[in-house]
Amino acid sequence: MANIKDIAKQAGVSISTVSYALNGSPKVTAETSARILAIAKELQYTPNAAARNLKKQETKVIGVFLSDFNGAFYGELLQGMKEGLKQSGYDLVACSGKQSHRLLPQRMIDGAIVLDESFSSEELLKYADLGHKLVVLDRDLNHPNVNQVLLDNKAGARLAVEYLIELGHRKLYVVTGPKGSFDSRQRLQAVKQVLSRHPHIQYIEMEGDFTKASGALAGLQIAQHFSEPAAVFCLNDEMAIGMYEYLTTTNIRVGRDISLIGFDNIEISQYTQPRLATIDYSKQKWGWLSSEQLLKLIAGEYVEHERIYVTLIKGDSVGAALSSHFTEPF
Amino acid sequence: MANIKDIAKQAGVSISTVSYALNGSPKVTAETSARILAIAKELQYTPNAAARNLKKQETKVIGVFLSDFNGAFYGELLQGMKEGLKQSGYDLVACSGKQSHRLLPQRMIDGAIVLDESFSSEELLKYADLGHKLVVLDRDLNHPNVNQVLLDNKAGARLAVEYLIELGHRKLYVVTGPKGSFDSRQRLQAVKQVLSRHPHIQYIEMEGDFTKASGALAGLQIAQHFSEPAAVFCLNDEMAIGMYEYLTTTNIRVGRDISLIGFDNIEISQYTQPRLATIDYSKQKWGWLSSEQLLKLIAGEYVEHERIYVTLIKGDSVGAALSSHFTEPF
DNA sequence: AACATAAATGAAAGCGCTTAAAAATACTCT
DNA sequence: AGAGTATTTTTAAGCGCTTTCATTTATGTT
Repeated sequence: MANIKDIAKQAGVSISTVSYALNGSPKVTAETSARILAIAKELQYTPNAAARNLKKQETKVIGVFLSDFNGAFYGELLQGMKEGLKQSGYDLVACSGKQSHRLLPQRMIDGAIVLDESFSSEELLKYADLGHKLVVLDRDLNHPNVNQVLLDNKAGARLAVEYLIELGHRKLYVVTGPKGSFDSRQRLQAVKQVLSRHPHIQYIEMEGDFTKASGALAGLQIAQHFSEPAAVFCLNDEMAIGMYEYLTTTNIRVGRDISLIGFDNIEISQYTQPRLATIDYSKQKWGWLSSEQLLKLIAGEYVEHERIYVTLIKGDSVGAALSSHFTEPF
Repeated sequence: MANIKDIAKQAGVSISTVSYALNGSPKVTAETSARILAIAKELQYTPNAAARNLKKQETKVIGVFLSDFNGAFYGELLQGMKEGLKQSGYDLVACSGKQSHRLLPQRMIDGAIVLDESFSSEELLKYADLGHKLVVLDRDLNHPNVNQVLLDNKAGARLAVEYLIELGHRKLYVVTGPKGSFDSRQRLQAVKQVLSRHPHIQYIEMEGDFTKASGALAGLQIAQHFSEPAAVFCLNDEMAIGMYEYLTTTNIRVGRDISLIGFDNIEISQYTQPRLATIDYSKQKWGWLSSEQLLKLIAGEYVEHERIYVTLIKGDSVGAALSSHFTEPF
């Protein structure tokens, strides 16, 4: 593979002249430059990234740390991020798992967007202290080298619970995410806040882990002790779908006997029968804003933290709590 | 950030000794090694990837070129690939869009898995000629540096069409993928092959592009001239879902008036009402095999091309063609 | 023509690492 | 003890590039 030395030899100039020409420096004459460029093209020259990175101490690529690639969710997010990086000269690579933890310390990327709880906040702060630029999507971190673009989890949870209460529900199950999850904590906090203004509501908390399986399990437990109509707020759609699937195998009717609402508005949610009520937000915009923020951070510009707003999507998986509707015994 | 020079100074040895110790070479005494390692840990040393890559002319990372990140499809695939790379010492980065085309020539990756038609076969062969190792998932390429893991598209299409014919359908719409798509071409080829043995079947071909929108559009066109029960084979699920969605807004009943079958068994397909009939295969295994093949190729081992087998998933979106069932006029 | 000044090119160092080969040290054996 | 061998460490080159600084060449001024 050709390198600048080959080009220099063939053009009869020094390698520095080649380098200048290749980088469009005005130091070199238009004609020499043209000659060099022509030879470069002829030799199918492409710069060696490792050499350039080593010299310049930057890679022009930014990483996205994901906990996994499951679900259509990440696709939309990544698409948005790419949008935000257009014409910035930066490339984006997505990564998940143990390997992600190598990227920053080994300086394979110039910055990272983090949506992966396998990174402890201590680890991230350590990177930030070392000068790495980060945008976090799944926690609250205070550091000059870290910015955050967070979901308005609390508003979302509030919308969901208030919706259920307005419809007359007096018994509320909440299926949480894993203990460590920032989103789950925030959503749960908001739930309790709303509930504190409605002391007459019966509240049952169940622990889930944001997977379909845990939603199904919660559904099973609810079904076993089922006695009266109730509302269920699964703290994400994945679990809501799991519960929905389980419940369709029982004679409990979603939207009648059990009102079910999720959070995230993942693609599948619109296909359940009845449609799953949920909390929506633009994943595209989330990704777009994140990468934009990271670019600014790298450029040294001041950036304000951003927040992604949410909206309620009503769906027939939630119905009014009319006890008269529920007469037949189980 | 500490480098081997810092460690060398602190340990009172030369940088080569440090390098040897860090790489576990037997050339250096156990005690010196221990001392060096201790200092390295203390200084929080991590090797500089650019420097190592430059010297070793390899990066220990492999790339996956995707046309986009849409749908849950890619998630499963990537998960499978990661599985295949476990304990190989290789990392995996996913990439889509223009930027992907930089990775190989700039030697940022040691090899690539390609599922992206924005790469022309000429481009890929050029890379292969330059010594890059590739595994292609979306075309048929004959080159010692290229391996392929292909779906058994023909078997799948055959299963789908024969299923429809067996149920008595005599009118078949096929919605194709984009012209350039290898999968679409293969599937279509198999369709025609089956049809050549059933000359009495009325065949209408419509061009789609594998997107939901194009499926919906095809649905619209079919609905406009709807006169008698028919079967529709959308060459992927995405389009089938699009058509399904459109048809639910009409009074044409999927599974009765129109029998609909897709290909891919994407996650959503199991949630339509009635369930979409489709062709299934393990995305996980596809990914896993691909990365395994790439590793072998890089290691210089001989590898046989692999094939991913498919199965038919029946669903109520397909029904028997009983003309008596269709009596009311539209 | 002699000089100052500006423009174009080249020489050289160095980014952080690996590794072949040389040098230094330790260990055998007569 | 000293030659020979094995073990441990160091020297030094180089991967391909960027960039500072020195050098050469062209341009303008008197």
